[in-house]
Amino acid sequence: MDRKIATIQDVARSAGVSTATVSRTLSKPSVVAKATREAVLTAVAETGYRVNATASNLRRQRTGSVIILLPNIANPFFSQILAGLSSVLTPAQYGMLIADTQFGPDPEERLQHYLTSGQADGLILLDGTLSPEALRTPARPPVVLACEWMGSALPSVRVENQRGAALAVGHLAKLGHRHIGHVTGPRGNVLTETRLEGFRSALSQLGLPMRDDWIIEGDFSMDSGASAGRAWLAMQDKPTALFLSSDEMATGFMGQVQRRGVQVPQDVSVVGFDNIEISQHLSPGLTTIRQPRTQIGVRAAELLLDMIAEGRIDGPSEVIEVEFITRGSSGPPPAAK
Amino acid sequence: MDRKIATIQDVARSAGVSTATVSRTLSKPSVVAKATREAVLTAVAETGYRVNATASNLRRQRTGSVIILLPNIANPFFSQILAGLSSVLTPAQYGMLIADTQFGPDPEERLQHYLTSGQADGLILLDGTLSPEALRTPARPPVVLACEWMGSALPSVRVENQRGAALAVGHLAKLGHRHIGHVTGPRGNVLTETRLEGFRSALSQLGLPMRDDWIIEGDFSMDSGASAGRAWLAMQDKPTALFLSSDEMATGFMGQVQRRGVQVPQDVSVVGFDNIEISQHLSPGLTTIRQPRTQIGVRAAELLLDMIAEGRIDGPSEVIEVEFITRGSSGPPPAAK
DNA sequence: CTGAAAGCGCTAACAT
DNA sequence: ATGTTAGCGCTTTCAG
Repeated sequence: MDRKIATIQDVARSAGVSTATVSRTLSKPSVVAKATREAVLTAVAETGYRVNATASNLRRQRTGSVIILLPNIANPFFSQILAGLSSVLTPAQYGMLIADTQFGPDPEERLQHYLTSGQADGLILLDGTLSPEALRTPARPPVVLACEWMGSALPSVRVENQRGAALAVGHLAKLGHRHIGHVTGPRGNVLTETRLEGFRSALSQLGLPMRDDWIIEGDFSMDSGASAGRAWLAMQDKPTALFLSSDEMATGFMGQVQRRGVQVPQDVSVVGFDNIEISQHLSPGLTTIRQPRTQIGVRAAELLLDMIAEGRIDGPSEVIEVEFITRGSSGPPPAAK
Repeated sequence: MDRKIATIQDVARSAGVSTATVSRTLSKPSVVAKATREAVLTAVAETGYRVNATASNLRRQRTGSVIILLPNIANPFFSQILAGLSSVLTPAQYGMLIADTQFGPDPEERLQHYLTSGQADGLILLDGTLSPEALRTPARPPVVLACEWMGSALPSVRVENQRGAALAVGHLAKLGHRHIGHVTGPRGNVLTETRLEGFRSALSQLGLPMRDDWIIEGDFSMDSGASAGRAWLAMQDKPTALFLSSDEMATGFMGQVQRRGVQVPQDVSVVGFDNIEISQHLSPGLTTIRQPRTQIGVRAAELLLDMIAEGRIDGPSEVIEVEFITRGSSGPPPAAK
């Protein structure tokens, strides 16, 4: 029947009204008389009309899409945030321009580009590695940070990273550990620094030693966790417990040391951060800090849509709670030698 | 300086040419005289002009976005394909409308909706569960399947699922296993059926028994792998090896049986499918079939862009090779009792 | 090789 | 409550 896609004109003609009325019926039905409204809706149904988003966007001076800037779309951590974003953005008819800072050379330059390109109605930033300077510009489109960000006043959705780290340390201390090490994310990343800071201050508050050679730098990946495992194995004086800044690293770490015959938690206790899906399926299950990642995405998207709707470039910030989850990977330290 | 975003008019004025010339310079530089071209480019640089994609799209009767229909964006398997898609689509200035069939009620109805809505220039389908009937419509926008799909002639990018399953069985048989079980994906899913078929035919080709009670239904998730683990533990007459239709399930399976004291591969050999990141980090490492997921995404996107560019709704199909990866989770069967 | 001009389909003043 | 109308910013014939 409908060889060609119907336009608003077709509907107007078919309903015997003007295009303006059709448009109104679809956007603000309340201002249209009931009879007219029904006629229009019938015509819409008959013609199979769908508003042309492009035309609508052009007229309304918006783009209908938001840019998501993230370090690695294939990382399950981010993809789950993405799922949250998508669950809000898609129903609101916003497309997602996903920009992976991992590809292409200069991430900060690209951030600048996106900020000024007018290609999107808003930007959600998930990459905590980009430097704060990159956001100095009077942000034209609203920006929401869905990650920690050093000293920025931009609206954001973040989790209690510092408290999470403190929970991990507290848990290990209560089990009797006094020698606790830490595997960080990449230096410069805000998550890394915040969790490290939480780790540090918890240690000092508990009067526990903080040894630099027990701090191993990682990059959140499983591979780097495995490297940390090798580093730990090679240590003369080993910490009896480790807090790792991501579950991925904890997974890599456990796999590595287990393959070398080390028993978790008998020989070493392991605590991660994130509670990714696999954590409960490892053997032993991984003690960790749960971050509600989907919810982070949902809130960030909602925040951004609010800002877009109200035409503002500032907005509230929000902190989402973390939750401590005990599983088998943490236990009392090995009996003193 | 540039309080407002410059339009093509501003550039034209600044360069002393018409808007048509500016447009040409940017799209088909070769047809513009060198001097003019340079003047225009200078003006572009000065004004900081960026083409308004919305206006361009409206005029050119395209939308500038493609719909990605997938079952679960948070699944690392899909997110990696997504990464591949994004790496092609984003540079080509296409936005991704991500539609998660997991949310919302009727996935097939939504597929219909997307096909007819004219909201996108193309559609990439990653959900092998939707029924073929849903694609009967003379596809208006080009569609590319990045998954197996029963009996559809639509262009697609798929992997050698059947051969992959056969490789797994062959490997286990060569190790000496004669009692091989299988954990499937959800019934009805094409991946499930294809791999099951590969499993079946490999067994019969090798003259090995195929027992229905050794076929456990899963759904690709770690949780369902753990359930399969419980089912295996409860069996009277256990297979000595299992081929699981996804690494996620294999991970859940191994975690479950290991927590019950079972040794892999001494007590049971495990082979997965996918080679997700974690597979090499498990203890023991997981023997599996590698699928190049990023590449699937890349090729699917390229295929779709070609079809869009050429205005066709059909195109070639492509099969991407799988690769067998041996790790520690598979070994000879336990010594005969 | 370049310019003039006609819209793409829609929405939002403004007018009735 | 509804219709008229003027564009949003761009690309693309069609003339020159």
